[in-house]
Amino acid sequence: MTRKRDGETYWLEGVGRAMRVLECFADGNPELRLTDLSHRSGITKTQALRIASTLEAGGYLHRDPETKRYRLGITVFHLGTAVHNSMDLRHIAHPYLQRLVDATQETARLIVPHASGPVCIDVVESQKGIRVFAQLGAKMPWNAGTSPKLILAYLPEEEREHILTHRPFKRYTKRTIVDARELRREVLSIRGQDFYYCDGDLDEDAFGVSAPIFNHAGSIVGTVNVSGPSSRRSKAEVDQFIRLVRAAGAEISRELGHCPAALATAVSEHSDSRVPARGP
Amino acid sequence: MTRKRDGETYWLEGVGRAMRVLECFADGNPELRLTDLSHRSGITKTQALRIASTLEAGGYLHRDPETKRYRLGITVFHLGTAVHNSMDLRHIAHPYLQRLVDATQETARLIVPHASGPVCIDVVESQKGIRVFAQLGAKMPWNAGTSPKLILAYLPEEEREHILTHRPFKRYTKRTIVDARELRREVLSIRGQDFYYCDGDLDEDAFGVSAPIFNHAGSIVGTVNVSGPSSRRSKAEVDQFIRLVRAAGAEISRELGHCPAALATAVSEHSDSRVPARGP
DNA sequence: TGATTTGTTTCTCTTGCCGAAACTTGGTTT
DNA sequence: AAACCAAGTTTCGGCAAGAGAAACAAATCA
Repeated sequence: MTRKRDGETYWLEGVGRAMRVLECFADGNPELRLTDLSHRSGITKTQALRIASTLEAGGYLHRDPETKRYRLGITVFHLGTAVHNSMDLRHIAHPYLQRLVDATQETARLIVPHASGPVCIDVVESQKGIRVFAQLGAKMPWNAGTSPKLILAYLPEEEREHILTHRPFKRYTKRTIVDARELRREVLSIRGQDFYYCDGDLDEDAFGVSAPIFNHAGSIVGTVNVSGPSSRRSKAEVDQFIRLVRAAGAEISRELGHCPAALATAVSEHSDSRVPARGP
Repeated sequence: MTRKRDGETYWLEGVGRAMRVLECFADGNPELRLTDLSHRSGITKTQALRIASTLEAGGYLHRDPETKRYRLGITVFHLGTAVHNSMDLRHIAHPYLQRLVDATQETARLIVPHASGPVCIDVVESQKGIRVFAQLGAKMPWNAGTSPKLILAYLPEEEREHILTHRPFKRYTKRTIVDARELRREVLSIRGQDFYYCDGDLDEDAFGVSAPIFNHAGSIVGTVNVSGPSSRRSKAEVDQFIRLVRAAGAEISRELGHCPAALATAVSEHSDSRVPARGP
């Protein structure tokens, strides 16, 4: 009988496997052999072949007839752009990103929470020669960077704990927090703040400022972020960035129907609440 | 026993169904209800729910808890950008598109063949106020526009016939070819040419010029296209466009390892060949 | 040439899946 | 507020779609 995964939602094993195969390509592997697919997805070679063949027939994968290697197919690209065009948040936020770049001359990003790590869904790049490398569609770790930690701060208790306990954390720089307990402490201390500033924890020479974006229900749906090379970071500039990014976050949230007062409410709904550090 | 679809490749029904569900969102439907998914994909509601739930758990779909409507999820976006970044053809062709736009002041596109219609995988837009609407990732019909017909011309006999016979063709303007026989005639007359010019068959007020892109093996892998509003079309301009687009197509092909002489060969390998209308 | 790795097929067993129909929920009509 | 309708969800038993071990084939290496 068709079962439910941990009694919550329906889960079809076959479809799940197909998704696992596709995701083999997610972390920077443009080309993979059948054996790689099998290894990475933990699926038997036999079955990996059948899944890959099916996906290929649907245009989700492309196999080079010569080398026998697989790549993601045009259909995935096509669907990807379809998402891109249908994202409300992106439409609303884009002009704000543009304005942030105009005002700061640094790169601005829009980042949304996602099960396996926050994903960057929009970028407006700085025009300066030295700038942070911001890749559209890139997935971030949970333990480094301003946006991931800010998102963690506002995620519901349960989800946050799930992430904090179920992950091994990677070190990126000497300032990266890799200990789950320390990360929890840091993250909880952010709650209630409408911005977060951090320097050199994901990239040795970069700093960033993020502000949360809330929807009408007061849940966090993303963050706006501005980041740049540490070399251009002066006290005055950072203060200005914080002011601008906070404002952008608040504005975007407002456009999404978020009532500012709900921030305090959203926080206090949870157990270990603290009064917001700053009002609006 | 696991069967093969028409004896050719493996085909897993479950995976196929999941793909069908995802593709419901392909043609401009950002939001769909369970019932819509069921109807559009021809899958029972029961099963559509189970597939959609599974896809949702994997981040391939997102369901608004309020409205119960589905949207494509972040994972699809993430994978989409991964394809985008790994496309060799795109990397090679992009600078040529840019140069075409600089020289012509009109919009340039890179289009690749795909089972259910050519897809635009790169665009450099004209900066003029009046310009063609070119959507990245958009799928085109087979019977209208310069690129689709040019691709048809160079596709292997079998594939071309499959497309020509298995489709009902839609009319876009009064000049659109909707009759399969007429389309075959037109398309065969293009074979051997290294460009194709057309005016007002997809969009009443737009014209376009496309040139084929061949790979090292002499198969068509895409087209370069420049298109603009008919109002700006003068004889001299069209001639210039043709010259530029032809050159770009040839150059990109060369970078892909295509040996120009192979063009004549590729054509004459097939039955009803004709000598190329123009040499290089 | 033999050894090793990668890709493909075969075959058998069964578990994951399928669909009809019943049930629930929320909104609209009378 | 009862009756209605449409959308979503759950249940259930039967069975065929699919899983995997192992044999086979085809490259690649040494």
